[in-house]
Amino acid sequence: MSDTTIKNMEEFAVVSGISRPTLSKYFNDPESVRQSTKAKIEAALELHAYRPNMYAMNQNRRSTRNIGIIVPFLADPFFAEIARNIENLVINEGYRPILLSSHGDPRQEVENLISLRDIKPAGVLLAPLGRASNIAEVGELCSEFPTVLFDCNIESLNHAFVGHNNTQATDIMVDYLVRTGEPPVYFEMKKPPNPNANKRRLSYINSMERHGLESSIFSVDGESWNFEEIGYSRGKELISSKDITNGTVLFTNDRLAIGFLAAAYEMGLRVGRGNGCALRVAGHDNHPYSRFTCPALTTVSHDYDAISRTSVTRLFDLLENREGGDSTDEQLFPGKLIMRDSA
Amino acid sequence: MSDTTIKNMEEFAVVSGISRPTLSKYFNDPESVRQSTKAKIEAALELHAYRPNMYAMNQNRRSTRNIGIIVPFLADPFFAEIARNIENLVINEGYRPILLSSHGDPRQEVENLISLRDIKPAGVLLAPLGRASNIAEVGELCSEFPTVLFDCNIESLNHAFVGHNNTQATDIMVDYLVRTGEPPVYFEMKKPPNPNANKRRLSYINSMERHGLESSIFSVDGESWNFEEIGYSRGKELISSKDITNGTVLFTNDRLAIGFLAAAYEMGLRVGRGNGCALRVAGHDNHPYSRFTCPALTTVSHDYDAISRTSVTRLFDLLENREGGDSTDEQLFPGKLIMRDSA
DNA sequence: TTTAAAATTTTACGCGCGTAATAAAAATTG
DNA sequence: CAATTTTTATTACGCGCGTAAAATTTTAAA
Repeated sequence: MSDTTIKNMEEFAVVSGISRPTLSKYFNDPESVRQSTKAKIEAALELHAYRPNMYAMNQNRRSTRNIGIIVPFLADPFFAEIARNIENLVINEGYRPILLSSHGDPRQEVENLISLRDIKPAGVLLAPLGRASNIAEVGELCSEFPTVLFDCNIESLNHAFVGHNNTQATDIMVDYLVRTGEPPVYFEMKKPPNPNANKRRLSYINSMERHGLESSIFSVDGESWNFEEIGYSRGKELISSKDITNGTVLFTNDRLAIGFLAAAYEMGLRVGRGNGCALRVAGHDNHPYSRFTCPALTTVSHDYDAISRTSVTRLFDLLENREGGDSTDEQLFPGKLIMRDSA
Repeated sequence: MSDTTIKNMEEFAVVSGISRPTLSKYFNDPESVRQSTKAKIEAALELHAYRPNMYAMNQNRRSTRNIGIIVPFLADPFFAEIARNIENLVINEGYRPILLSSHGDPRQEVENLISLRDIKPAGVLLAPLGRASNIAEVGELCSEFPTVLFDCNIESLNHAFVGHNNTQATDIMVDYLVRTGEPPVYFEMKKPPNPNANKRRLSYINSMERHGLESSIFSVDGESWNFEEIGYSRGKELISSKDITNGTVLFTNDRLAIGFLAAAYEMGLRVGRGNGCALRVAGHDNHPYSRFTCPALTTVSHDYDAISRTSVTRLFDLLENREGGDSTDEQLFPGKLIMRDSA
């Protein structure tokens, strides 16, 4: 690396012997120039370490190469994992991911939508908060930028969506539980922040009905995203009051189940399939920590990989106006039963 | 909101009746203009919804208002929580946080350092990977931008650092364990990715020595950030081989302990303080999930709040050349014993 | 009311790059 | 080899805003 410090493309044009417009072309797409000039530029780049000014670039480009990614709650490893996947896919497409978390707060979500506009993203991947989302604002974003919703649909918007088939996933879990032991009662939050919970409840009811069974639902209080805490404290109450002492409990998501398992352990209630176990517990999501609960949690996994991959693919279809770029289509991927020790 | 769409500050100057330079001043700092003009501007803003072009602003400003935040592993709720705290503090200072995760990968960390330069941050808050970090690159970043390291120091850089007092924290845990039961053996990874682990090991050895006790350390294999998996699988091996059957085990961090607890449960080893319990288990970090393990994990908490708050404060001290802005000072906050059921 | 101080307006230039148009050079074709 | 096509160079303008300097207006102080 030379000592002369290059401060703009003009200067780099001089030292590299390539004209500035050609350099501009190169930085926009290295393959758009002749191999020999590409080599010359890259040789000069080795010597002088110049990078174009991002702000000047994005000010003038028709489109930036930023992709906004918004998740509802990044402190949840579930979303952290998905975000990581998506980030990598976006980078591989030569774009720059901008990751924002709504921290479970609808106002923060709106803040994020606003702050996204500032970076003039080429496209947006948005996992909305759900029930609490400002639908009008989300809708505006969808019409301003190419956007793909994922994980949690806002159906009234009728917009491109990629997600988990909650109905089918709950279905196979209920089937499994009914087939292998006592039919499940259902544990959920009265006001679940995420509308997927509604689909899951309905699917539970329908599945039970199809098996000719009565459904039974515990709808517990709690509105925050502290699901473990809610599962734990409400679980303790229900165990104390003898409302839950045996049988099978299906939770609307793993995090509630994780909290409940802690409560059950503390109350001396043995969970699992073996004999000597008082009750079976099952979750939903295949949360990264569900492998390490006591006992390991039986659950239904999202097809993480397909969902993140398809979200990104569909976004780039939209960006490039490819055939796949249908902006109103909903695309669901089936869940997979993960049998572990808890049920 | 009016129908006339404002596309730049010039146009907004016309409709608001304020000159462009004054508007520029306002958007840079709303308090820097007279109250009456501020009111006029904000009234016009209600009607016309104009936001200055971020790229044009940052191209010309001496300094952007971006603060880069890099954490080693965002899928770890521990860092997700810290990041969330720091983000909020940064926003409250009127800056824009840019959050990047190194995903446990040193190459990704270097990528992040490079990509940070593109956004010309006003300052950087960096929690390095540690052992695997490219020290030269981190050092360069520190000299290029006002930077505060947190969580994990790189001592050879001798740079501003805010973190957890691993020595003291391990100390109080060892004291507690020795005082209340069998003295602990220590469980760690042979090649811990994070150098804090070394401080903790040393502190364990010293504490034991001070108590006149022999230290005993299990250094297990595994290099990744899948700590739970490592704690689980190595734990199972050590329990099978009867190397760990009773007594007290102190883990270098909660995530290893969480994995181990799953192994112990699976192997029928009862953990806790009560009678009928084979062994006690303690962790370190007060990981968000440590409350929900079976049994709940006794651990040492970081002073999350002080660490994030002080990191941000010190960064802004640096930015504004205040007295507190000593760029070579290390600042540690003591840990706090969190007694739960596991030890 | 006069005077000084503070805030705003006017004017003008620059930031670093995208990009269009035309001219020149290089590579490809037959 | 000449004719054609492709690529690069030259020139020039614009993007939206920061910011400096001088002129003007507004406010505060005396």
